[in-house]
Amino acid sequence: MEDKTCHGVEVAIDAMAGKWKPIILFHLMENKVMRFNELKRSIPNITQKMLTSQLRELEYHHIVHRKVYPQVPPKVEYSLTDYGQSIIPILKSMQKWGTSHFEHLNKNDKEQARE
Amino acid sequence: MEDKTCHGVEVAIDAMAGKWKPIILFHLMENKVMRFNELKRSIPNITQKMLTSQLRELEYHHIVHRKVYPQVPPKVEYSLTDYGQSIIPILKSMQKWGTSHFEHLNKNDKEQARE
DNA sequence: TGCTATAGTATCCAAAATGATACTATTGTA
DNA sequence: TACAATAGTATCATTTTGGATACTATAGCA
Repeated sequence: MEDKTCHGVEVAIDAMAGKWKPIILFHLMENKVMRFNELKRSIPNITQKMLTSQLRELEYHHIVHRKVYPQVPPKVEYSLTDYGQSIIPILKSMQKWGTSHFEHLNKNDKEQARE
Repeated sequence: MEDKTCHGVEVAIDAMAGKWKPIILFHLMENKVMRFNELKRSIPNITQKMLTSQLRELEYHHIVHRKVYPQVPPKVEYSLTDYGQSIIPILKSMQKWGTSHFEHLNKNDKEQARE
């Protein structure tokens, strides 16, 4: 009872680990619905391959929905599923902490420089 | 204004990404103070090298405090710093979401099997 | 004397994640 | 006719992570 298991944390890591997934999810959270290239343009350094593969994995986890319009040139829209919205608290806490951590690191660097 | 930047998320990923860091942090959150080998025993598959290196990185980010007792055999205690406590909301939201996501995946697997 | 325990390092290797680049099909437009 | 735009794949190369293993020092104990 004393040491709660970290199993949940491991599952979460498994579903959203990687350099890109939280970023992709953040954009979908902010913009609701985005086309493939729109996502690509909002994430400057991502390659097509990475964007595709990360979206596929998120789809597999039912976090992201993929809607294909049968037209040419292709149109594919991505969005968080209803279920996927449940991941928003993680994204928000990461965003909040990360922003303040950035300031923390900066402050510390400046203090070091002064010595 | 419309598209909030994901910079915070990137910083957070940078500080706590990896297979082990969130797990280590979770244990420190639960147990407050842990010796090196105590941590190692609570994380079954981690190697000494990974535990050491991940702790060092967390120390670098001022999230984890390392207290060395000058004695032999060595005694080193790890704990979250006051500052490091600020990361707890991320850990808790990951733990919560991960736990329910695990059930979600299970439920879905069973439904697939029934078809 | 030889063994255990602790908290590490050092070195080498394997595997996983990511990146670069070229390629696809089809429609509309200049 | 040639080119742009879309949402991809396929292939290969590189980088990053992580793992296995052997090694260290020293006190206390049998």
